[in-house]
Amino acid sequence: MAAEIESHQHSLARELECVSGVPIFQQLAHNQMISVAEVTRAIHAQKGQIVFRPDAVSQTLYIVNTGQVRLYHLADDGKERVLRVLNPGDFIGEIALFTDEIHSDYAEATQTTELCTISRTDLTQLVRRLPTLALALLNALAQRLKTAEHQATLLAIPDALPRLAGYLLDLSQSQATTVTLPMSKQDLAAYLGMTPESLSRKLKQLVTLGAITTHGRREITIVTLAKLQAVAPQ
Amino acid sequence: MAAEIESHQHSLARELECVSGVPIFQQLAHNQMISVAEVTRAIHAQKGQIVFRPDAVSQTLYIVNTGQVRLYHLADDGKERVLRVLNPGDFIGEIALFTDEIHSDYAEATQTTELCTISRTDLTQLVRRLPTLALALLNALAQRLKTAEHQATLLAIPDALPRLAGYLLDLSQSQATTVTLPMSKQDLAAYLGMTPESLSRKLKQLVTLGAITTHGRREITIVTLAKLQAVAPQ
DNA sequence: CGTGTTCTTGATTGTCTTCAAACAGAGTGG
DNA sequence: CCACTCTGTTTGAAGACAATCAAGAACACG
Repeated sequence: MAAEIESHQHSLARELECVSGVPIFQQLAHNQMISVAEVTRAIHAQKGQIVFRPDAVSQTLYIVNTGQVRLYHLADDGKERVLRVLNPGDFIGEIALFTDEIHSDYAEATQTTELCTISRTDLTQLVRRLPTLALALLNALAQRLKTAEHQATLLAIPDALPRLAGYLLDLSQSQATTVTLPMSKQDLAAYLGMTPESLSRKLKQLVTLGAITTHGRREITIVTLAKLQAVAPQ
Repeated sequence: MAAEIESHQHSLARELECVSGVPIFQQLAHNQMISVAEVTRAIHAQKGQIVFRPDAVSQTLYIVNTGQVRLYHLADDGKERVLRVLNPGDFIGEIALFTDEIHSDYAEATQTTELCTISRTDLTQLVRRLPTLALALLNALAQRLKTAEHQATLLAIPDALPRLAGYLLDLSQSQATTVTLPMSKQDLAAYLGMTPESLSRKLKQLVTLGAITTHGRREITIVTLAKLQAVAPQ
């Protein structure tokens, strides 16, 4: 966690590659994509680098092209609380974009990451000119909203076990597959509103119940979906 | 909780009044508002009436014009969990609008309520034609997203007191004013991820601390903002 | 192969939930 | 207008659950 990332020369080719790789731009025609690429700047961040920090008045949309970005909040006790993990195609900054607000969170690359950035004014222009982009953005925001509200519902559950089970079901999309946790267990614990110790114990409990098995540090296989659903809420 | 609401004849005047009263349409020019009003239908709901219920494939945007709508989810134990309370200007259905999904919640009028409804296809057309509307919608969704993510952060706090304090600060916008709770205390308890008993005790604790006073059933006055902030997170 | 971090395990304390009952307020009908 | 009822809220006591503190084990790193 150290040096700020630096932006690059505008080379269009790189930007076009960035734009074409991102879902929200996928529905655009080729010439429209070029319009977007013209106002896009690609930036790179190495593992551990901070993409942006609180109090910076960022009027920029950041879209993850490759790699991963961890969005977290620093509590007054010094503990980090992960808000969200951004994988390729995900974006941040939409709040700062449409509402005059400074963000209060840190964004840190967890690996070598490429991002596309578009300034507020440029994006506003684009949305005005490209209705398809407007709809794609609305779509993406609606999706995010749904996730966030679902997570709030999950977190309102007092007991840790159903909360965890519900999270795992979301992650696996209710399939009996193997899922990779998107963050470390201590981050996940904070994300789920519990301590790392509790998370460890609850996972163990699910293993004992025969609902899941764990492989390595971040792999979880859902063995019996029904058993997981039995402890999950709703 | 009973009879379904009925929609009305399309009379434009009524619809225009509905459209002009809603923030997301406020930035539109008059002729644009008329375009919106043409595809809007106003519906009314009496206190206790269900506006929509789960499993109904609703591809409709509902905007509250007057009154109030309570959005809640029915858990398998039969308990209602309030997701959100919609006041004039607020809207629901944006998820069903942009993503092919059926909603799983109930929407119930808590008082005599007028809503504007716009169908998915009509709204899509409007967004394509009116960039200003697209931006207004993006703005509103971004705002909602911010609220939802903030609430998720709040709910991840294990201790009930700071969770409640944080909620009250949000409600009062960090002002030492009198606030009216948007829902009953038992609903609020579920919303905050605790039992009604705990909420009652924690409120009492805040009163004892000299942070707040209560008046009647839904009125809370923040006496000493600093004391409330002291127990709040972040 | 060591070193640091992450994760797990154990014992204890504290807090919240649960269950039960009393109380208050709003609405209703006599 | 008052008694009555129903729902919502508060209070109390007991038990369950998760947080905390402390230490050890597993893993990733150089």
